[in-house]
This record gives sequence, C-alpha cells and structure tokens, in this order.
Amino acid sequence: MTVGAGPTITSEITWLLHRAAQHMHVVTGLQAEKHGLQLRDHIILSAIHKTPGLTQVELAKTVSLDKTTLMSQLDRLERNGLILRRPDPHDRRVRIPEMTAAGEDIRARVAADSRVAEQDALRSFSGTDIESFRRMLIGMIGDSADPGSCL
Amino acid sequence: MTVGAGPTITSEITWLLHRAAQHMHVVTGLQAEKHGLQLRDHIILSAIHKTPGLTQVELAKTVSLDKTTLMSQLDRLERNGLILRRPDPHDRRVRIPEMTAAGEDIRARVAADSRVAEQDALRSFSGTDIESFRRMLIGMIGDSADPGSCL
DNA sequence: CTCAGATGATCTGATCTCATACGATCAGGT
DNA sequence: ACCTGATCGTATGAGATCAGATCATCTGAG
Repeated sequence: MTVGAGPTITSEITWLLHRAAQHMHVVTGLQAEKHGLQLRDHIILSAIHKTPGLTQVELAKTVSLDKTTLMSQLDRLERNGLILRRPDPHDRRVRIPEMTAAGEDIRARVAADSRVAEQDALRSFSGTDIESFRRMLIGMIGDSADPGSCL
Repeated sequence: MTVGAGPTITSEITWLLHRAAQHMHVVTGLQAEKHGLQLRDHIILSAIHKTPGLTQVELAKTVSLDKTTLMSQLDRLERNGLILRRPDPHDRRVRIPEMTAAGEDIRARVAADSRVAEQDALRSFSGTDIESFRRMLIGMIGDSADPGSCL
C-alpha cells in the first residue's frame, strides 16, 4: 500500500488501483459537474441508457447502490425532470425509471466529455498498452461477481 | 462505463478500474477480517507502520480520510489496544498515534495474507505484464495529487 | 377461487460521514 | 510581555447511508 511515491505498505497494486480509480472518478466527476450533475447522477443515467427497462431494484444492483440510497437519487433526478417513473402495465408493483428527453440530452453531453477526459488521461500510452491494460482489469474482476458499493 | 460484461456506457476504463479496485478491496478486506480487523483498520495500521510519527491530521490526509472520521477509527483501535496516542513533548497540541506490540503483530499478519491474496489475483499474468500494469497505474495517477476520500 | 410465499417500492430508525465550530497551543512580530 | 494568526485535537449538528419493517401486488399450488 503505497503512500505518495514510496514502496509497498500492504499491497502495492491494490493501493495503486484504488488511487487510479479515485483519480478517474474525480476527472469524470468534474465533467458531470460542468453540466450540473453529480458523478452518481451520471452513472445512474448511463445505466438507464445502457439497459432500459430495469426496475429500481435491478437498477440498484446494476450500479452497486443500496436500494434505499438509489431511491433518494431517483427522487432528485425526477424532481429535476431528468427521469420519470413509469408504471409497468404488466406489474402494478413496479415503477420503471425512464429518461426524459432532457435527461438523455444531458447524459449524452456528459458522456462525450467524459470520453474525451478519459482518453486524455490515457494519451501517453499506446493502443496496445491500453488494450492489455483493459484485459488485465477484466481478468482481475472476472473471478468474482459481487461488486459491493463504494460510489 | 460498463455494467457486467457489456460495451461502453460512459468510460469503460474508468468503470473497469472502479470494479477492479472494489474487487481488490473485498479480497484484502477478507484477509483483514480473518484477523478481526476491518479493511480500514488495516489501512490505518499500515500507514502508521510505513510512516511513523505523523500527527492525526497528517495521518488522515495520508489515508484520505476525514480527520473526524479518522478520530473514531483511532478511538476504536486504541480501545482494542492496537495503538496508543503518545503526547509529543515538543508540541503539547499533538498526539502521535503509535502502534503497540499487539497492533504491529496483527498488522504484519494481515499484510502477509494480503500480499498472498494479491499475488493470487494476479497469478494468471506474467511479471512483465504486471510491471507495465503498475507503470500505467502510476502514470494515470501522476498528473494530479489530490486523492479524495472513498474508503 | 383462495391462500401462502415471494417480490417491488417505500418508510423508519440506527449508524456513519463530514463540514463547521471551538478551545488549547504554537510561532512570529512588535 | 502581548497580540495576531495558524494549527492540532475534539465536539457538534446536518445530511447521507443502509438494514429491516411495511404495504401492495404478483405467482403458483391446491
């Protein structure tokens, strides 16, 4: 576990991963804030965009948030007119979070800016380096499924 | 931002980094719990081991925790006899967190187990792969300094 | 149809986090 | 010696988080 630039405290790779993930969160969070969103808002909107039709419980699991925590986030997004909860005609228990046109508009803009910011953070590495980097990340995750919540 | 195994939602690398870091937290957290510690406890003990003599404020910044949050953690570690707060004879404002023999003993055991667990998670990659992986992580972090708190 | 159990959304209460405030202490200038 | 401003540790209050309870609804067995 490295602090600053020193050698190992516990597990150097784990600590570096943590630092790098934190750094990228800050970077993409800044892009979201430029459009008046929090990083979490963008993560939620992105999940809805990627996999529409999920229930609130399924959405919570997808983004690794507690269901009650997700509720307050959805409340705020709904208040701001970025999503709405559509009742499912086939199951009156469920409310499907759905993006409004305004929500999709902001989501797309933040996504574009985030993509640029990410590529900027990786600009000093070659395409093959990035590809093997990606493969290693996937390999590390692959073993287990449950993410846990840290957002 | 990938969910599960699908393609990009916002920034694939950022999301993969997040997932990988989370996964490693779970893995090393399990090692800590085997010895009755929480992951955070181990991070704090590791920081004290790596850089002894820090004040509580400096320690909080080192491990990226709010100083008031760190206080309650130190309270618990002190109650359990793993650390003590030594008054600094040169500055009566300061209390230097210091490990007890029991604390150092547990810290060393968790560190050893965590190292094994980390190497196990990386077992399918070559040494040169891991080395370039490490270099890329450092390169990504390098640009900025401030970590922010997510522990 | 009816009942028992499962599931989705929401509420509640306990706990954790963190910005701020505060008292004690230090350092430096006058 | 006496201010002035900064820093350290701690206390406090507002807000976030999460486990568990609750209510409505669905599903499948009998």
